[in-house]
Amino acid sequence: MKLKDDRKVELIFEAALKLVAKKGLSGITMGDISREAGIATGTLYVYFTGKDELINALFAASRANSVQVAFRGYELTTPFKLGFRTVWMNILRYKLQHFEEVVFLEQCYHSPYITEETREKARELAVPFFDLIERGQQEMLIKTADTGLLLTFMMGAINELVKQTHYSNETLSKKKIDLTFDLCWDALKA
Amino acid sequence: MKLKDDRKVELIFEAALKLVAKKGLSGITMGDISREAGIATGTLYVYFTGKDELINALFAASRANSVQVAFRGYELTTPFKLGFRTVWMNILRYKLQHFEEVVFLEQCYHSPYITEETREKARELAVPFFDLIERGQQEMLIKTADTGLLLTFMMGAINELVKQTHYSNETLSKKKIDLTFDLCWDALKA
Amino acid sequence: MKLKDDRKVELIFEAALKLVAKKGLSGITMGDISREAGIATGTLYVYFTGKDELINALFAASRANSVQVAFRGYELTTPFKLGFRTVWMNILRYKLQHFEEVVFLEQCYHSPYITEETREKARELAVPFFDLIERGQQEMLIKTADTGLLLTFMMGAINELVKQTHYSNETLSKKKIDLTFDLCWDALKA
Amino acid sequence: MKLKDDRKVELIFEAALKLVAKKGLSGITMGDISREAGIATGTLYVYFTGKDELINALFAASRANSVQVAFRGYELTTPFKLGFRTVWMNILRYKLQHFEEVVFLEQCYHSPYITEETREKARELAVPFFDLIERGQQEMLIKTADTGLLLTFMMGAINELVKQTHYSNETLSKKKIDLTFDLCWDALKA
DNA sequence: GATGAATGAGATTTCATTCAT
DNA sequence: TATGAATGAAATCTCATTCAT
Repeated sequence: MKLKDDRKVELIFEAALKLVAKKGLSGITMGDISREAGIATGTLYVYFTGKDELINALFAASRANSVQVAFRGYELTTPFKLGFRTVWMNILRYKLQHFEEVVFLEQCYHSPYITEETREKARELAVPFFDLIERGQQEMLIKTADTGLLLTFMMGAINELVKQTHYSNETLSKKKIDLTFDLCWDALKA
Repeated sequence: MKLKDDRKVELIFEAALKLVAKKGLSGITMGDISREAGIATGTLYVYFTGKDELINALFAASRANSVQVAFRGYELTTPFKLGFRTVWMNILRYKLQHFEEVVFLEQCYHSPYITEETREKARELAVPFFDLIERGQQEMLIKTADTGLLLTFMMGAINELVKQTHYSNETLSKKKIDLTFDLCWDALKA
Repeated sequence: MKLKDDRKVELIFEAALKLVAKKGLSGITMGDISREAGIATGTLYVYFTGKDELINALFAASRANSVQVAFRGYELTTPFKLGFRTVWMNILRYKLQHFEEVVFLEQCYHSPYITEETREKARELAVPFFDLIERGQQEMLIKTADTGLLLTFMMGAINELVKQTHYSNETLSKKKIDLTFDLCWDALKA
Repeated sequence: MKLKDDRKVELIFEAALKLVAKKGLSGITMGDISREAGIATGTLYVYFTGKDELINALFAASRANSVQVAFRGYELTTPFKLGFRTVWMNILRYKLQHFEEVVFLEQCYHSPYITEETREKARELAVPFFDLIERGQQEMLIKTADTGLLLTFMMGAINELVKQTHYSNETLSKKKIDLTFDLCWDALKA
């Protein structure tokens, strides 16, 4: 008996991300995805009930991935700025390596594909980031402003750096990374 | 694009922006746009040769609008920080009032609809912003880093503030605006 | 301006009926219907929201047609048996001439296409037939049994005669018609 | 059709009948049938070469069943009306108990699934019924009309009674059965 | 034999565009 | 110019059938 292949979902996700980065969320078809993934169109419907579910699942997976990686090596015991820097770098590294996810997530925010349920789940994943900023505020190292605003600002900075890097086709120098971190830190620091 | 009825082009643009903000760039149809604009589908083709041209024209118009407004009240003779603040506020105000354009532009960046020609024209419009940052650098008030990076960072900050404001459904207080400007200034200042 | 053409619905219905008679309700496609009707497939969706609605509309129209014709020439003032015979003959004539509708209606009864709403409307159309049988019962000419049963029996008889005639490829002789009417009358008469 | 597991063919037939009664012949899929039967889709192809063969086999089996039961207790030596009544009741009882078969057979008549070969075999099974009517005609108890017509009429009457009973959700009273038999007898009797 | 994932042809439906009015 | 019905290519989705296990 043939078993449902978990690897196949990976293939489908990879194919979809690649295509969205290249052609945008509009203009991506189930046919494109299956072709890119090297499987039959009908097979997509073995794993997902339709295009909507596929996109939602990919959105959820993309969000989960980036969060999971963010706190690698972060300890509550390490001094705040160092820990913050670790998380910041984790996110930057991840987004540079998974640029397609960056693009995909951005395209999704205003897409009718993403259901409110999926959005809600995405928000829940952001809790650790709120905690991080709040720790900085308690330690009087971060400005006492709306946490969501500061967070959004930090993420925006990383996103823009990633996008700019990608489009300028240059590899990011250590110096430029440090500079951008300083930019971000100068902005947030109390 | 014929100029028989300029008001009609306005109607079409407004309709398209409204729909993209609501349903994303994928998932809007010529039928949707015409219905929203209160005209017949065929009429769209009187003003634009097709969907691609419509989107590109809207993209160009949206970019032009936001640039045009940015330097209102800005003089080379006023001290830099004041002038920078004026521009910053102009942009913020415009984007808050034209949130649909913010969304639309974001969706367009990775869309196959936008031609390289349109993109190039958009880049040209950014020249005054580069000049602004460079003036700040010459006056030793802004960090000496890649101008594009600093610019992208400043724009990203505004964008995120606008998006966050919009989704949280709250009106932006003077205090929060000032705080965000400080955030941005702290980040960029030398 | 092109106007929606009422004749086109006729064309579509005719095409659908023809195909159902030939190939059954299963195995009929929107493509088949449009080809048979001599229009583009997409045009079907100008007149009906989908296959379901098309079938339901056709069902309703078919039912309505046969009822409308049944009481032609029937007057409450004519003696019952004569009036009953008139109706009986009207139905027979109509069903012979519209065999495709007979087949279509039969196929529909157990189809998931027909909604409960459509069924309910169909039942309402049967009221005049109930009245007819009840008149016969009041005049002591028709057996005092469940009206629905008698009606169903009468209709069944006609249906079978029509089907048998059609499949035997013979034209129905006056003699055979009279005989079948007698069959039916003998069955129902008190 | 392999005979490895006769019970499985039963399961498949039962599942198919149930689904056709519920959703019509159009709109049942091999997947539906296998799910309803509690087996894998592929297994269907162990017992039948395809959907067509499955439907044809079920059609043949359904016809055979109802005929087989019809003449139970019928003897040429018993007086005609009594024998006729026995057969009539056998058929009625069987159809009431196997309503799903009634629906299925009706749906099949105009289906492209049923091959001419299957139809021919079905006709052959009807021979004993023709003999029955002809015996009645020879004994001058049944009208001298086209045998096929009389037969079709009698079957139609039973079918309609069965359908009406089923849809009205009532159990058939002895009185109503007797009445319907009288209806039928009055119709056919010389 | 039994399974159910995989297939791809074909069905339904959508939608940018055309065209008769 | 303005209209919106008509078009048909292309998208989404279904499903009978195959095939590796």
